[in-house]
Amino acid sequence: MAGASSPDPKRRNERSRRAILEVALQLCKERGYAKLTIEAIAAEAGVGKQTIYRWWPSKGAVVAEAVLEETLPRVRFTPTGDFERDLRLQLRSIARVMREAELGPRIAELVGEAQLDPALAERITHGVIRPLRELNRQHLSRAQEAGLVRADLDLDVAADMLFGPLWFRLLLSKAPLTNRYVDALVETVLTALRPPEG
Amino acid sequence: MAGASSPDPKRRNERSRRAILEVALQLCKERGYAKLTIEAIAAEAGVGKQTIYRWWPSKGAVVAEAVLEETLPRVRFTPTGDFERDLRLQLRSIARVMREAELGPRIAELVGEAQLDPALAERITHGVIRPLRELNRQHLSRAQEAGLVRADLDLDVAADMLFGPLWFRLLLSKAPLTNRYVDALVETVLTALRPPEG
Amino acid sequence: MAGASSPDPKRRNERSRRAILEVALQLCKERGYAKLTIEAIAAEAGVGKQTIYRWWPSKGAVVAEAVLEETLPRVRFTPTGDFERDLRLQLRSIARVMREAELGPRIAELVGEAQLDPALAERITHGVIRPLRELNRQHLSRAQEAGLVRADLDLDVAADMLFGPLWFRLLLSKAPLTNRYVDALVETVLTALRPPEG
Amino acid sequence: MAGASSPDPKRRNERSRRAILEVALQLCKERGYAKLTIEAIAAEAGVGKQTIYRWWPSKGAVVAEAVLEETLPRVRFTPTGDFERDLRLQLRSIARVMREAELGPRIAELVGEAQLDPALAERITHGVIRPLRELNRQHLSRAQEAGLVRADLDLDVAADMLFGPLWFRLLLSKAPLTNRYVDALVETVLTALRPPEG
DNA sequence: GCGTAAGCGAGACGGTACGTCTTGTCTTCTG
DNA sequence: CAGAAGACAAGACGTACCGTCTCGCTTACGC
Repeated sequence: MAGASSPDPKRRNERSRRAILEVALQLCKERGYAKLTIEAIAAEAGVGKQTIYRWWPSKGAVVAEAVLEETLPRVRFTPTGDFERDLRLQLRSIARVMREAELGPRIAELVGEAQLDPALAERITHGVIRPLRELNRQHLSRAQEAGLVRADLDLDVAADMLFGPLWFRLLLSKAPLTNRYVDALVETVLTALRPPEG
Repeated sequence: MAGASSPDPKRRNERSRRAILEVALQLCKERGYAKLTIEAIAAEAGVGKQTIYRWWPSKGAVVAEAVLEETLPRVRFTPTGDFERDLRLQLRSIARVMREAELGPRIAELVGEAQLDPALAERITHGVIRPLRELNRQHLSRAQEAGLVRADLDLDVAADMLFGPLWFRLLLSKAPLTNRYVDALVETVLTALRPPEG
Repeated sequence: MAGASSPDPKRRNERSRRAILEVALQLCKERGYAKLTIEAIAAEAGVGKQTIYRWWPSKGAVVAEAVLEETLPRVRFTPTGDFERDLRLQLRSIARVMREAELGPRIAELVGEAQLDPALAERITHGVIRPLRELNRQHLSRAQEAGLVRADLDLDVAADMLFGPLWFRLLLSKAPLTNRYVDALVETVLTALRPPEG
Repeated sequence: MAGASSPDPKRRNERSRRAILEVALQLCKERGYAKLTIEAIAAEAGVGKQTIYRWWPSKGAVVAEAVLEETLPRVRFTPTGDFERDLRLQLRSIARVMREAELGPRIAELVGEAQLDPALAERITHGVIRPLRELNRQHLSRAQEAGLVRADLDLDVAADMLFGPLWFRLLLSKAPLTNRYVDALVETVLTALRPPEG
């Protein structure tokens, strides 16, 4: 009944963990996600392959952790209280990361891999998508309570209208994610959000 | 000096082509794109591996062709002339395909693979994304000329607001793409598109 | 600079030693020498791997010690003084161990491993082969002095003629080592050993 | 019922086969059997690992084939008709191979490995031991019919007395296999074989 | 209508990377 | 503070597919 008792995190070697994540990110930036191999990460990091397999279920999981560790701190922003301005700033901070030459493609590749690996999808959904959506939802919700957004608005739809276009451009149309574009997007969405009169 | 003269399409065996595409789609539905191999397609289709490599550059290209052949006819619709209704119908027809149990995941997987394979990305962009976008753009453009849409609207932004959310749900949030949702989305977007008065 | 000062035998934990040897022998009998691992011995004996590596240089050394401890007492016999009968009894006692279902294969495997591991070969040669040969040599030597064996006999050749066939059957021809066979062997060898007349 | 259809020997690449056997023997001589790996053979022979696994079940099988191919022709001899002389020559030719610096240890290692690998044991028994024994048996049998060997002699015992000592020295006592020794052995055994009067 | 050049099914080939296994060392925690 | 527990670096294992190649066989032109 016991089963494949998982390893003890307390005994984990932090040096190895850091080396693996750094090398993974480094190699991924150099040669792209598809040409990255666990063998290469292990060799370059001076680490046994088993040490990687012990702590991560897949290549995607390693890279996801590495990318998230670099990315997440950069999409956090402190709201000023000005609803419309905050919305603009939040989307801008996300777009800024997405259009970065080394990070954007990595994120796209990870989302791509996630389509082929349910476990990775879970990880990404919970690690990035949900948190950002939740943040945005609270933001909209508060604005709605304050009467800055029409009361009959479906917040899910609204949030999708804001985030969807960013991901669409990153993953599919590959069109540039300039601040100009983000501002136009936010402005147009706001047109639909604002209460009928005022 | 010339180089790897490509094969003669006239002498191509149509039976083999059909068998490959059908088996590819079949196996892809059964075990998912990631666990599909060219070896398996060849074996199952009773075809030499070389015959696949002769006509397609990659696994993704085979599946893309198979999926597009099944999908494209289903997202075509004949406009009725009623701008808002047509918009709704177009998005609905796309959402219908996306939420199909066997097709939606295949499309998501292909878009995923495309993130890791530039050639496939090209193929998909040109085979699906661009055509649909172009269709939509003409639609919006005509409506704008007819004064049904505000003159200062950025049509790129508008199109992204319509398609982005669909792809976002298919690829990232995995939230359901019901007709209800599509209608709410279209309605909200229209709010932002309609001219100031009216 | 000194080097890997070896551990102090006085502080050795006898309980661990016994557990290791017993488990090694046990597992070796169950799954065969080739599928025996040091990890398994340690785990099964409730002992740290280091404790094994501290006291034995290799898997073979552990098993050799375990097997010898069980085997050696069983091939000792007390001479009766009757030269020919003693010879027969000595070979019989060796054959008896060799044909035991659980022990014979273990001995064969150890001798096999010894071909690939010089240190183990040393150990086995000194722990088994030499002692038995020496015993036999003295036996023959005494018989020679007593005129029971022709004076011009090369005792090395004679000993090889007695032991060689046993090992040959155990290791190579795998033919059965019955008492009948041993008796025939001894009788034939004796024909060559006896002095020309009478 | 079908099962893992084995590969077609007709399509086998002889160049690869030769390269593998030569490299295997070469590396085995350089570093010894234990430190030989299939990876190294494949790399050195410029061959895919799968090509080795396709045609041989194990490292031992490769080396066995390589060694046998080199060894077998060297232990064949054409009988002169002189029974005792032929016996001597046969054993000498075997001993000559066994004491060769590069071949003897290889044979010992293979016999060692065979103790741990039943399939290899089969192969060796059938490829070497049996043929040599059979040859010898016929020889003895003919001599027996000609009255050169006592009629009541057990030929199995006699053969073991001839071969056993050679293997014993190769595998266990590691004592030298000089022609001098072989002659003494044959002479002593003959003493036991010759008919009572003569 | 006949040869010759292609496409074809089949599958062996040289490779790469996989994920697992075992070794022998090193580290940490515990009795 | 000895030893069990077990994480670690290293690297071989045997497997799965990759994309290329070489076989005969079968089309289907083009002379």
